[in-house]
Amino acid sequence: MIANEVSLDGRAAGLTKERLLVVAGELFADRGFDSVSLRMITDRANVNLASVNYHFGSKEELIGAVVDDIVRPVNERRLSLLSLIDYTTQDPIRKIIHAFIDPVFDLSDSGNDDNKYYKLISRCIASRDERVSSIIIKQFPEVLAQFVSALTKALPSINSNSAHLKIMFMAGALAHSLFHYENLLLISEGRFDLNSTEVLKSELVSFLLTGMNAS
Amino acid sequence: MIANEVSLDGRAAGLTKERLLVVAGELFADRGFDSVSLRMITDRANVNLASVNYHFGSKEELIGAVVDDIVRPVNERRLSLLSLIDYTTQDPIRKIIHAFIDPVFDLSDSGNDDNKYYKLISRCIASRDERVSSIIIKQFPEVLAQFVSALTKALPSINSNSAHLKIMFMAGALAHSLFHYENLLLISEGRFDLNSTEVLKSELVSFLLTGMNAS
DNA sequence: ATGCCATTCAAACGTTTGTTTGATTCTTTC
DNA sequence: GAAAGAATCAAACAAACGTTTGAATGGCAT
Repeated sequence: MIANEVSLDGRAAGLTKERLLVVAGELFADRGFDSVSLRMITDRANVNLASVNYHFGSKEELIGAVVDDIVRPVNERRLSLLSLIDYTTQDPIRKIIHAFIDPVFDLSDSGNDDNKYYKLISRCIASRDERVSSIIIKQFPEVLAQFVSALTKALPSINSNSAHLKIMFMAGALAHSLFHYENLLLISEGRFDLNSTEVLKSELVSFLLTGMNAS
Repeated sequence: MIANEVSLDGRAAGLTKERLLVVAGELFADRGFDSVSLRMITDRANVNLASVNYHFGSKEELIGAVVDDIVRPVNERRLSLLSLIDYTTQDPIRKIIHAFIDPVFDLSDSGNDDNKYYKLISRCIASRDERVSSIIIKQFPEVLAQFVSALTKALPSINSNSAHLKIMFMAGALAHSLFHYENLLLISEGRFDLNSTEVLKSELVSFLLTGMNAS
């Protein structure tokens, strides 16, 4: 049986695996998946190198676990929020947009503006890496289909091509702005007063809201 | 003096360097910068492994050359188009949008829909890789500033934060939709009749056009 | 023809990579 | 407390990587 209690040095069994997931997520968020070696991860996590292969089997499966851990809850929450929408009430498009982006913005790193989850999820969304997209591709078609369907309910005159593309535009604007949010702050050198992502979010919503209604 | 004529085996001096740039661009577009080894490049280009370091100095400088070769002309064309805009005429915002996206769509791979330039430029736009962003970061602040300025001229009531963010949203929507255009076609399994990127482009323009006017 | 220089080439270099091994330590169970 | 299983550990593995080397090749000027 797997040990679940705290051991002598204060480390609980199962904690190593958890710690690997956390540290790997931090490093992957900052440097990408290829540039981070297992030794960087295990050193920072203070665990043995071999523990990666022991707990996950391979680096690829570790990447998969990290990606799945962040992508799956987001997509589940998206579909959950989407299912709650009442299309007879006002402004269903706004609710669709919030259903798509809120689960991402809600990935809070305890109020830290240097949010590793933002970087990681936007890296996942925008990734074309086979190891990442193989996971995304399992979930996203369903998400895409549901949002296209929702958009069609809210805008009966929209055609399928247009709906698909608009969801992609939304995903792109979301991922890109989150991903380069830090750079934007750096480039502006203070001229830019975005103290929190709240400003980003509200600007994004109003941008998308009008965009979705485009003919 | 550097040989410029055709040698016995039909290879001109300077052709090796050019061939490396072309082949590296193809592979980088498909697999990213890390996953592509110098041996993959030199094998496919039918040149010697050492020629990369001979002609470029290092892999990093090869990446830099490939990225610069595609990013620089795009940004120069953007600024060129932007400078031609007459803000007293109708629909300057549409012209701003075209100035931003047309140089990307115009990166033609001889009508091939599997356009390596699309993949490569969108990979560059969305990249957070140090080796890529170090090049992007040299050019993009100027481009961003010019487009923010243009947007302010066209929409005097817009504030700086909003303008900056809207340019980022545009860049994200452009890069993401181009990058995942193939996937979109695959996912739809024929239900989707986007025979060319023309449909994508026109949908993107109308989406951005209304988004830019968002309050 | 000869010397010069740019280029190409096969081979090897040292590092780093992900992975595996076999022993050891700790925890749980009887 | 002893056996069993789970987890950790240092060490080594083979493979792949970017890079360097020194000789060979080819074209060009004198």
